[in-house]
Amino acid sequence: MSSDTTIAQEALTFSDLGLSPKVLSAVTDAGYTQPTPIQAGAIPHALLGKDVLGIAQTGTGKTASFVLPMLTRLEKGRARARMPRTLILEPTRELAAQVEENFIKYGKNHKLNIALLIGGVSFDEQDKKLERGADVLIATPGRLLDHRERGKLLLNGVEILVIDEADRMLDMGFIPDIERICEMIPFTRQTLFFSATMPPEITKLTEKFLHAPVRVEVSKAASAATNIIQRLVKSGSKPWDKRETLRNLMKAEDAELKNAIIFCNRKIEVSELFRSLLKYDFDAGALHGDMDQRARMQMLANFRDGKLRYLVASDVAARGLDIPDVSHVFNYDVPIHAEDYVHRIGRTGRAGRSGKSFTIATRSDTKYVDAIERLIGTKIEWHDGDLSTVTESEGEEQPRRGRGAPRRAGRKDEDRKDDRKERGERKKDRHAKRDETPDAAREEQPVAEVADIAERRARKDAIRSENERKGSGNHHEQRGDARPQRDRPGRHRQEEDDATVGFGDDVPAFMRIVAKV
DNA sequence: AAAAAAT
Repeated sequence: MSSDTTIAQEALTFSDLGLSPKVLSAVTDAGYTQPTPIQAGAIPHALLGKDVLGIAQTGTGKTASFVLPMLTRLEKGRARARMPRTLILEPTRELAAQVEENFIKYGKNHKLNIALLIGGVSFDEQDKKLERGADVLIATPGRLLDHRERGKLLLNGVEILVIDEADRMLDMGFIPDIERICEMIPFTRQTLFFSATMPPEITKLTEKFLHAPVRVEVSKAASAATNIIQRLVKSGSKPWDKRETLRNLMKAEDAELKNAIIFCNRKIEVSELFRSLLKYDFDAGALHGDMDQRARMQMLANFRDGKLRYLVASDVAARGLDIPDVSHVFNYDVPIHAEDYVHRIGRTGRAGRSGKSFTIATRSDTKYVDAIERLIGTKIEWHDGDLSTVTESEGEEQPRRGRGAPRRAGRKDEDRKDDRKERGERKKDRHAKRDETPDAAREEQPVAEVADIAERRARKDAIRSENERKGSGNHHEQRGDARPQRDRPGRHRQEEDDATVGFGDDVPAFMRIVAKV
């Protein structure tokens, strides 16, 4: 029911947008009544078959703004073998998987074939789904083109094309692929195009591939939401200093900390920090793009489900991932690009909750910190004194233990071989008890092993959840009341409140519609 | 100074 108010947007409910009863019912079941600005702006036009140019970040409810109208439009007609009816392109595998989850959630009243085409997993199942005829095809560009070249896929039946996170695709060098894909799809299609920013290359792309698009823009204040407490933390610049700083911080925050994402700038740092945290008995997982895909999925799932308290991640996890209720974000490294800072800390303080972010900064990070402060328009407070009081530890570049020269540049290949040889003996001390060995000296575990650890962990968890499913005949098991017994009683996890807050990606308060043409 | 993505 919409009552008259001065601002139309506030009065809107989902039932005002023209969505089908099936879709509305799924939305209602999910607990949502009010569309976000991007949803309110885009859905009616998308339903009419118009092209939409949505300028919005993740975190604005953008995903549902194309999923819901697509579901409504898909109710007429059916898919033919190898000819998907719709195609959604995503820059990362995790985002693609997340979009699939949205189609499953809101498409529960529909009988749709959904296919997810991403790299790192086998072709077999993907081939089968294509062969069966996909109503919804969600893909990362590389794997999509691979399937096409193998003749498993025809794109000339695509009625709706979604290009999501276009500016990020640009960063990742996907634009030529995107252009190729766009050219394979008949121009009679409808195109829904989303980008957080509009650099010239992206504008060019929209001019080429969109027809008279409706432009819906949601402004993101470059400032982070006010419900996130931000602090800078001084640290010496040596890796072991930073790790110590982080551990101290984690311990100090322990009481308030439900779960945390710890961002590093580089994959190798993710690996190293992950290993280090395991050695110090932190309940940590890792996520970066060089990890085995199954481990990636499992780590993310475990973190979402509360089976892991800490997730050490590269920027693959910075944008778009919808993990509700992350209490803390730690930046182990100051991000080099200021916008990444906003994305990273935006993983906490979701749906109006409060969140805390700590950014570890060293002397050499000053200019990046400055850039961030310029971007967000405020100074970030220091947690415990600024860098003028920091003490740099002495010592060589990388302390070592019975090993050759400092291992830094150009280590990759020859060290991988070493790693394999040494793995056996090094396994032994992985779970070594804490001792007085300086942190740095514990850090010499081979990088290649991280994927292993991740995998083993993932495998264990997969087995465990499989057993749980078999073990409990009760599939109406409530989270919270009926927790598996293996949750140690003395260490009962604080229950999450399952209340639904906001819609999907949810809209931070600092966003609003600024333009609609 | 990076990360991401087909193999």
